[in-house]
Amino acid sequence: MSPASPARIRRAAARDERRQQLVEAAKDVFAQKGYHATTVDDITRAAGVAKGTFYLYFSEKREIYYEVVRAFLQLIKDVGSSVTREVHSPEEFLARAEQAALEIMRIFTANRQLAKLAYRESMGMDPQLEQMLRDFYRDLARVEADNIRRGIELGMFRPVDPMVCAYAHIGMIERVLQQSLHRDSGLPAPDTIVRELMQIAYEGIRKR
Amino acid sequence: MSPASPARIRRAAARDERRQQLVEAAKDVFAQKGYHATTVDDITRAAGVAKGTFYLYFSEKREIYYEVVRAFLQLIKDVGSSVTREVHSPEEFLARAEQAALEIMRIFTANRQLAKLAYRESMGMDPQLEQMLRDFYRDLARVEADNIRRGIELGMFRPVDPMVCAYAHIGMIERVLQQSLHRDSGLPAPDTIVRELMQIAYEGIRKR
Amino acid sequence: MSPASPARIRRAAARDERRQQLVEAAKDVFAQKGYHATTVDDITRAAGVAKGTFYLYFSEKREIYYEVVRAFLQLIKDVGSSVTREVHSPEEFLARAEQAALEIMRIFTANRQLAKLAYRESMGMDPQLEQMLRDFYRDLARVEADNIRRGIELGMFRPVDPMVCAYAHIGMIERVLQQSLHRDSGLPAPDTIVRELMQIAYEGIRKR
Amino acid sequence: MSPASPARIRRAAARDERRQQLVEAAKDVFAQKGYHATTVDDITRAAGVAKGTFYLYFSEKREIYYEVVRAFLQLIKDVGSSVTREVHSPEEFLARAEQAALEIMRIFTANRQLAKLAYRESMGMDPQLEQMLRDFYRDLARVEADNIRRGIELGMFRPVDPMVCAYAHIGMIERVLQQSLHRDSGLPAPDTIVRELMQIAYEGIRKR
DNA sequence: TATGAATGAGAATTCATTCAT
DNA sequence: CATGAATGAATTCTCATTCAT
Repeated sequence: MSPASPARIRRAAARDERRQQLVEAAKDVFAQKGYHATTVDDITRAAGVAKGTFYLYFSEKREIYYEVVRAFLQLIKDVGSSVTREVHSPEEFLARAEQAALEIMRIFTANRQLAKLAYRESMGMDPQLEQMLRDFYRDLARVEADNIRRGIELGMFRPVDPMVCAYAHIGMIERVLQQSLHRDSGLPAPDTIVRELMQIAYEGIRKR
Repeated sequence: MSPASPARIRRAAARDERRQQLVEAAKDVFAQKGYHATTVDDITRAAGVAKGTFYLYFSEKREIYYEVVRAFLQLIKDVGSSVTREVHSPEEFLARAEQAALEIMRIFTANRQLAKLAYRESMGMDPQLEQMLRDFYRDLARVEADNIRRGIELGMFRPVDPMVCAYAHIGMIERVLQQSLHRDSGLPAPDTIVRELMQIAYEGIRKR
Repeated sequence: MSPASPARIRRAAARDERRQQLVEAAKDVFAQKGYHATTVDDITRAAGVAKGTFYLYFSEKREIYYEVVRAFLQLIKDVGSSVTREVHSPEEFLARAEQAALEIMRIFTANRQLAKLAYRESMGMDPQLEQMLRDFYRDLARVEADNIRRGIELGMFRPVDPMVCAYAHIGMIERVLQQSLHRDSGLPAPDTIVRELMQIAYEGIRKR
Repeated sequence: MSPASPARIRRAAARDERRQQLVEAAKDVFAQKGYHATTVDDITRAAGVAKGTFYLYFSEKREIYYEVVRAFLQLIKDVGSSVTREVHSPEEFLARAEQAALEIMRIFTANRQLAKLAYRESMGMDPQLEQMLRDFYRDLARVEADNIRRGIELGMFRPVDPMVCAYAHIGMIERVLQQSLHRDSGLPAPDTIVRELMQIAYEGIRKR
């Protein structure tokens, strides 16, 4: 009955271990096939346990998916926080930021599949849609890159890499828009946002 | 036999109309429930036709989904292109860009649900995951917003809206990373990218 | 109103022609794909008419199938009859019989696919079952061919082609059995049949 | 883990039993309705299990059909083999052969429906086509029986049962032709076959 | 706890047949 | 008569979840 007997503790530890084993397996399978194309059977087979065991640790398929996604997102959040600590000068600030950015890059690169999954569920089994979206972004980026090249020619911007810069511009608009679509986004009015974004985007590459 | 008899033309027109009717219905249903949670039956019921009719116009469920997504993406691409035409001075450039950004904003706002769908398929029927991602972005943005506030205090940055700016920074990194994950992304090496992004991001808000 | 006006006759002729056009098309398609795998659409497409037209000439899919099969069976029956006409001597008899057999062979060879269809519905789309049955017959024939070789060695039989003979034996048993399975087959009792068949089979190849 | 634990053995046994239960049920239903008219639901209902259970034991409908047909064909093949063992004299040979023929007859009689199924898939649910084919064979047999009667009158043949003999003749031609239609049948040229068959057929009933 | 067989609600897709034009 | 769009019943197969052992 004692809620903290040694046996109980040992059992709880074993439980966590088994649970973690399932999460690891799920991570691999979800990353490879996407949420819908992954079956509970896939997960348990990958974990080397019987199908019924799954339901001893998770009440439904979604639950383990959340866990996988949450873990990945946490990884990134942890990095993000690090940049803010103990910063007292502009030099420190930029050093921290660069370090954080590199770290995030590393995490993404080490978790390619998972990153795609968390960021865009993307029906893993469907390369055609993947291609369609990729093409869309590429086309969009080319158009913006042309704009940027024109701006460089006009002497407005410094000589940045036009494609990197184009993707960056697309991404910033995309994310802000996504956010502003939610009810209580807490963001300013659309035209304020647009003006702010324009400045950030084009000041960011302005020639000085 | 005549390939352009009046009857044939009328038929072809009716065909296009019926097809469009299905696409419209699908747009609504997909936007509301997401791809996987939407059944062909949902679509035909929404369109007011029998289930079999669907397969007279599309060979599978995916096909109409592509059509819906593609149409939305095209909307945005069309706007993107407009910014580049007939630009001869910095003033024109910025005017065009602002106009395009406002237009995109308008499209997103008018197609909230659809935008979410095209941009993140993410099981529309699953508010919990939606919430999780939203929270993630908000937390991330808060951290970055704090960084930015610190930068403003340090006199590095001008007084921008920290949250808008934070979301913008997140989005630009996110998109560039996504792109660089693909095999032949055509983008520079990671550390080059990071340096470029840092400059764009923080120059964009630098105090002058 | 006249039931035999010229116009009516012309129309009836046109009707028959169109009907025949459909039967010819169906023959090809059924022969190639089998009954179940063939759709009414396949048939009308092959005939170059619209789908609805089919139902102006046949009330259901089965009807045209019967017509195709019946036509093929009639071909063979016609040959069969010819052998009996005006035979007055053993020489004439055998000559007729040989002629008939050759003719049937020709028909089968010229209608390979159709022959398979009429004789064994054989789900055209399923090569695996085809193979299974073919193997079955071949194995069975090999066993019987061995028996026959043994009989030849024992000096009981003349030197026939063992495999041809084996297939012949299998076929005769098969058909008689099939027939005797029906309610009112009109055939003698099983043991009488067996004795009769044995004599026919083995007398047929007996050495004299 | 142990691949031969008692539990595992018990499970494997239960598995085989359940599988067999499905095969038996399928045998009945296929025999009665034919392959196409039988649904997986029919089979599971007959076996008293849920629909999904079927797919734990067979990957598709065809698979269980093959199993049923194969089992029946094996029955017959086993009989066929028995005739060849330990035969040293003509008397033994004929005794064996007669015994085998009677045994096959017994199997067919005991499995009427199944026999029809294996031998002619022929849409069991379609009595009209069955009738058509039966009539065809009967008509054909009558013609050949007339020929044979004529031959008996001419003093060429001994007084056999003309209908049994006619069916036997039809069957032998039918099977040899069927076989010779396949690409690599291994059978002699058509005219050689015809001559051989004629001899077998008519020598088989020749008066001596 | 662990197992894996069983369940059955669905979902996509096909196609014979009908019917308005 | 001819057309071909529309219909919807029917069927196969999947898989999350349950449960007896």
